[in-house]
Amino acid sequence: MDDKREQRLSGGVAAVAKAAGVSKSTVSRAFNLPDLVREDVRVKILEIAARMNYRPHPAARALRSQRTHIFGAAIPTLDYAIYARMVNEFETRLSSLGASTIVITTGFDNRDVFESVRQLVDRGAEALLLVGEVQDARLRDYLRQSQIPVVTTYSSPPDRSVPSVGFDNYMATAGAIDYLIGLGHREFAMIAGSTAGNDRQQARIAAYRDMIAKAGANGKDRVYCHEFEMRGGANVMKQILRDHPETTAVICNSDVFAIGAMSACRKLGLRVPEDISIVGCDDFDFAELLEPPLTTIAVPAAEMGAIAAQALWEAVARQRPVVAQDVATRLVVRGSTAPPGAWNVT
Amino acid sequence: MDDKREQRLSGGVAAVAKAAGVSKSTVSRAFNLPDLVREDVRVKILEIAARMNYRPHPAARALRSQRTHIFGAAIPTLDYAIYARMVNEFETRLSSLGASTIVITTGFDNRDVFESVRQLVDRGAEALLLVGEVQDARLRDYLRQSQIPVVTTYSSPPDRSVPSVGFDNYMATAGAIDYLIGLGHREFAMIAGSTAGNDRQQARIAAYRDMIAKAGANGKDRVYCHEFEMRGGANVMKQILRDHPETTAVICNSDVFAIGAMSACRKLGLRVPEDISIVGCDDFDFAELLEPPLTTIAVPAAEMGAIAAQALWEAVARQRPVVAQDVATRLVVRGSTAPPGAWNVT
DNA sequence: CGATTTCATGAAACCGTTTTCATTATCGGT
DNA sequence: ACCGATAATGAAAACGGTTTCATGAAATCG
Repeated sequence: MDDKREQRLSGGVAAVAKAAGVSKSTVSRAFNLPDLVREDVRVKILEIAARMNYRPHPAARALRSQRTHIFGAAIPTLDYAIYARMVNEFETRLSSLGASTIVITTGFDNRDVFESVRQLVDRGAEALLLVGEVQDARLRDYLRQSQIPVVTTYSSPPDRSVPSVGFDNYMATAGAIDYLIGLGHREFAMIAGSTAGNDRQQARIAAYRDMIAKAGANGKDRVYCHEFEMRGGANVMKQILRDHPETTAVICNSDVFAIGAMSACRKLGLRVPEDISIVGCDDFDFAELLEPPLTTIAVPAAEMGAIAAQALWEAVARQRPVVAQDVATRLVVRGSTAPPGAWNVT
Repeated sequence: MDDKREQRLSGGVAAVAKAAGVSKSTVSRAFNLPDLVREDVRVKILEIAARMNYRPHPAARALRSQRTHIFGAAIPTLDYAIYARMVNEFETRLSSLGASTIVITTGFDNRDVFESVRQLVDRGAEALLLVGEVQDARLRDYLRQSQIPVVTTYSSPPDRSVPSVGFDNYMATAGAIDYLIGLGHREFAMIAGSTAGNDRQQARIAAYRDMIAKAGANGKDRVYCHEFEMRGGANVMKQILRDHPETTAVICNSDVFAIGAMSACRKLGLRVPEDISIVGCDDFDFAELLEPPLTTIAVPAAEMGAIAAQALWEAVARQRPVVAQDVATRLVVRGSTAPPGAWNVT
């Protein structure tokens, strides 16, 4: 008993209050509402608190004030540069505002994020960053009724019931294909990620099929899905070249696929872009340093992280509602694309 | 007042207790110590709680139980694959154990991590993952007296007062140089990251200098520091070739530098590995798909994350002290290294 | 100069759980 | 059938702060 009281006193506000000859209230105010405390006593309190290494107990503070200063981010994986970069920016922004970020990885299938969101909220997250459209009806209901601020990223869902900071995957892919068609390509293929619970992949594949059909080009059904791995890109590329050697342009839904695909082409003695054009997606750092430099769709990962952080911050700190906001992708044309049969001119 | 009570009742344990016709204690036990509650009443409580969407308030729970289930990771940046991968694994492991991870990015200078650690602890982190040796004396004191479990990663500090799950940067680099010397190289250079508050870079540079000296080779002072960027690797490489065209082997302390360096060589018309050998560090996914495939020091990032998670978990869940444990790097020899003057034999 | 704010502070309530402690019912052993 | 051990439960304390509310002192005002 004595021990316990002793220990508590040595650590808590009470101890600081006692040492400073003031009440707990005043100590608390010295920290949280400094303007309400007379200058001299405030500095005294702060100094004593510092000397005693006093830090307010996070749970106690959170319980009473109902603020945790914790934001949550549920993303497919950190082991993928654009997500890591987005979270990096998200965390950096929030950190400079005095808040922290708790991250949870969910895999690429959005139908499983409900449990992850629950875990975030159970840890005290006050607002959430999600990736991709909310597909689980339970989750949508939960988000609506729990009133917790949310943004989704990386897509621009038609259903705007959940605010998003994303981009139009359909248009991004359509733009790239448009460019390839303009170059004269007629024989296409696509290397896509798994479509299960992944609206981004679904949108891109839809764009691919639509564009091919509209242009009367070939390859509408040459869509190869694979999980996001470089080896996968290489293997799928080999398969494409075996099944459809007539293919002259491959759209990769990730730079990770693209680098694998380029490697496979090299091994098979095909030249990029002379024999085959390859376009990636994401614009990883290494894209421009590859040989040849990769033509790719640049995705503003850091920008999305920054905007999401800002929006969620405003939502919790100033009660401002989160509004959907699209960001722009752009096709970065480098050396991995050229007109088909370009060996003639090179 | 009525409103308030109403609202609380509709959400809290009290409401569930009332609905189930039991006391708050029993509801709490049904969740946390199910064995102590008779089966039928337990299932009833759980069912009612589920129907009411009841979730225990995280802060209240944390306050009373003194467990947050939150772990902290302070890393230089997520925008760098090996750190992202380590955190990814760390988070995944902890998540499967029912715990969450809060991450904060600190930059590469370890002298600044004290504030970050403080932020993590102020958010309730029960244990910490750090990167690199703890250099700040205040931080070391703080860690010692606060009794919070910690592991450092990515280095193997001589001072074992803080447990580490890392590797010996000195030996790793020494091994790579040994290999190059064995190949017959005599003219070296190194592209390193900034040494400010970064013991890993310091150790690697020391290894470089020692090995060069011991072998009587040249280039002891050709250590070029730059922040970790691909462009940087390219620019520094150009500088090296300008200042010391006799250089035949370049040790890059990051694959990011290596890819930039290889790109620069290509632009300058130098062949890798015929004219110049390049070794990287990290073994990023893309290393083996580059042209030529990159010889590099493989760093077990995911493994460190996994071990760190396990160790910290045991520390908080089973009071087991965390013990230092080294992991192994290995030199992955691929195509970017060869004996000097290898054009003779190719 | 009295009335009225404003300022600075302390006492006590409160946040929403978990945990301790006491109590009652049940059970096995003899 | 009696007794000690065990199982199941509830009442109340505790966790460690912040916030409300009341109070006295100082400042402002007509």
